[in-house]
Amino acid sequence: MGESHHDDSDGATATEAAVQLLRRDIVTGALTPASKLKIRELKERYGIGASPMREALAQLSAQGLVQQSSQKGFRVPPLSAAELLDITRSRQLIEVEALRLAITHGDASWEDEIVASFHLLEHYFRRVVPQPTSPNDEFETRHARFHHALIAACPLHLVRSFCETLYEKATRYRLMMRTDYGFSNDCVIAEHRTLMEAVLSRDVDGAVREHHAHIQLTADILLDVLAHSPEQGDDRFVGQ
Amino acid sequence: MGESHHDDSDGATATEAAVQLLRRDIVTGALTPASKLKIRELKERYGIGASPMREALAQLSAQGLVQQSSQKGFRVPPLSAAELLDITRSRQLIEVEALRLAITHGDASWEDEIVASFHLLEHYFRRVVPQPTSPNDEFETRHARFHHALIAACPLHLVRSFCETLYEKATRYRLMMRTDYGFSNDCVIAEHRTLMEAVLSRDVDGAVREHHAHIQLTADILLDVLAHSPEQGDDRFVGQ
DNA sequence: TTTCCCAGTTTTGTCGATAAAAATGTTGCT
DNA sequence: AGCAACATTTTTATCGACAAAACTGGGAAA
Repeated sequence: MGESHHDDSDGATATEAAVQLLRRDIVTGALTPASKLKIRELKERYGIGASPMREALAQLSAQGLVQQSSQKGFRVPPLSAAELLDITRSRQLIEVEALRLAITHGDASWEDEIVASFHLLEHYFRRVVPQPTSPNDEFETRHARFHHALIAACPLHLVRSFCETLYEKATRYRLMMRTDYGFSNDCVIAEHRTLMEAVLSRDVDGAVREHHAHIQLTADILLDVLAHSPEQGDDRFVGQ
Repeated sequence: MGESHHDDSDGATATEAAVQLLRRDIVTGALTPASKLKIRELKERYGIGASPMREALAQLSAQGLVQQSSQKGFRVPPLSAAELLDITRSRQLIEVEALRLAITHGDASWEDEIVASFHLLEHYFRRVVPQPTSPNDEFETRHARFHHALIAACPLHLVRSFCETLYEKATRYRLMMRTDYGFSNDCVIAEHRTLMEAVLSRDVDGAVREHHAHIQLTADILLDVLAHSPEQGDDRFVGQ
């Protein structure tokens, strides 16, 4: 089961370290979805004091990555088909607009980063084929970098950061799939390549259509997985 | 000259109270834009301990209503024309989509709340005409309620909550205008009435156009005010 | 058996104190 | 004067301890 027990690895303050570790473990699923987050346990899990722990939890709860009820502490937000649908539709609405703006505003360096991150994504499969899931997940890093690069040229900072939030929430669901599926490598690359080509050729409508479809596809797969695995949450009161 | 010094008025925990009070004072401008937020001062200002104060600050900083630098504490985010433009464009992109969805999904009770909140907004001027700015600002409450009602029927929870965040950020700038302008009452009502009528008649394109223009108009006025008042921030290092 | 109430335990939320870091002010040197 | 090193004060970030609230389990009453 899950075990970490790092102590240091602090860039600066203990709170920041706690935020990073917590975020990682929640997005990854190392902390199971509907479970309770008792500060005592987290405290000894990460070797960080209670105060920075609470501060980190407060920060993440404001960001929607942790739930907080008034005098009943914190818990990992449960996964639900309803939320996944909300996330998916929101991304299809917003991220697509961000992409549109990025395409019309993007310069050469924007294109370069897209190409570079794509090749990193592509090369991941050539080297590390057999491993289905590595814990620190290099693949996720590269995938995130590619999707980040796409909308990096969107001039609206707030919209971009909202997209990042949505992407992170979607990642929680996506990582869930990893155990069940081996995620057919070639297919994934093809998907992303056509998307990239549409973007680089400044074909706005094509890129938008492609991006919309890309989000829809992964969502469909995930919804299917969700439907067949109603077991979630280890603690009582799973309901949202 | 800010003064509050409430002690209780807590719905539940001290942190929640701190969040509410801080949020109010930042949005209102009671805490001046680029100023530093020393916990000592806040602590005695609100009569709340340091720990809940830090927790509240962390929460708000995750929401973008407070800035935090690693070992240099917290401060109120500065106001800038650049950010106002970002907020405006983002609202014109997102909030308009939310409105579109609300119009196609809204039911009778949605319409009712729009009508009700509009009349409350309208009646505000009939009763409380002369006061230019009341501190707790009943007007803001009603205005917020109306704009909230418009998109309340948007089925995408995440998009809606993002709109609320944007609205709140915009409010910071809007409240700034209150001192300089007397904001011509009749004109404001007319604006909102035509918007409401377009929405209620399910004229999607008309409502969208109206809403877009509404946001643009207030932004234009505010940008003008901003240009003529470069003085902001009482503490050193105003730069963004 | 079911329900309700009451101890005991765990957990949460808050306070005060403290070390580390930053900001400030002061002195001495070129 | 201008600048640099140092001493002092302020502020931040963190820890440990404690009261209040929530949860748990066992027994008494219906």
